[in-house]
Amino acid sequence: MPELPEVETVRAGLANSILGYSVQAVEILDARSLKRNAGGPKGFKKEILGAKFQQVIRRGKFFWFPISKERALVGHLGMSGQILVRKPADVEDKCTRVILELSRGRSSKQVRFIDQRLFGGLYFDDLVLTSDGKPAGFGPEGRVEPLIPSSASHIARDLLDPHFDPDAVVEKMLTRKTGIKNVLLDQNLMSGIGNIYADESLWLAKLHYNTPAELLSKKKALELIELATDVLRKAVAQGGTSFDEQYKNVNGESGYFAVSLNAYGQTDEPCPRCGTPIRREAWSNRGSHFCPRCQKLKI
DNA sequence: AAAAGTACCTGCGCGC
DNA sequence: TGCGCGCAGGTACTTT
Repeated sequence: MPELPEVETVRAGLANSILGYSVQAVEILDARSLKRNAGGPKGFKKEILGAKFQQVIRRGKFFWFPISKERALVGHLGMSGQILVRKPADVEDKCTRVILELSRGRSSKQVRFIDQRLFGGLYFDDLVLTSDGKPAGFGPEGRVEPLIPSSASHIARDLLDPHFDPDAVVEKMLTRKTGIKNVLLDQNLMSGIGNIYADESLWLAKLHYNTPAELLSKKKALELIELATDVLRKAVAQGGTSFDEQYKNVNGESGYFAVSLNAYGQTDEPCPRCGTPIRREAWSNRGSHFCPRCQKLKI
């Protein structure tokens, strides 16, 4: 479920369903999903037993549960991760890697970490002070402390963060010589955007993905940030983008933003603005989708 | 600092 | 039906 809207959908789902629950048992079906845990699977088991979930916070595509003042359980979905909240008796889900058995009073639930490609994972990490001393991320269920997992401390604030500073980010964008899409995807500059929402934002801004960032005017760069923010916000409202069996919310339901996509995954479909067929070009080991007429490369 | 390339993985759908 | 190929919402690490 990987970009900000999909991760936020998961975060909100977890906030709704498992706060107040504690971990009674853990089943590790594939230890590779815990490879970022410094103490290995054994240490993970030890640390998670008895842990109580009281808040879930997200920055960009990272989310975490503070477990104490110093430690958090961190999750990242990578390219194909999912979190499903199930009842213990529910049928098993394909590609399940880790199962947490939870209880609160008499109520029992399972958190299933599912991940086809194993690029995601769960792990414990130390909480460190945010570099700006402001709340670490998004978690509206409680006061968010200025404490962030050390492994995510290099991740910039995302576009939906109340402390995101568009002017400061634009300033940095305009010093970059690389293509604008690389800049949108740079999680150290602004976080939350991935391949879908980068292509969608560039389509909205009528920019070619390889336009050198430094050639944009300040006004155009700011407009791009605003369009990207808008697209993320709308996608969150729709529960994210789902194309297939992956990318569901914690109840296993699809999001509805796919119907609003203008460029991503629309190869050979008419551009909703001008009717020219959308083109897909190989780019950076993946693809870029754009309208060859609306999004010309002007250097 | 920044940019570019590579590594990490599995499984699905497609054409033959 | 089976096989090989291309494809996939990401990040971290290395090298220049």
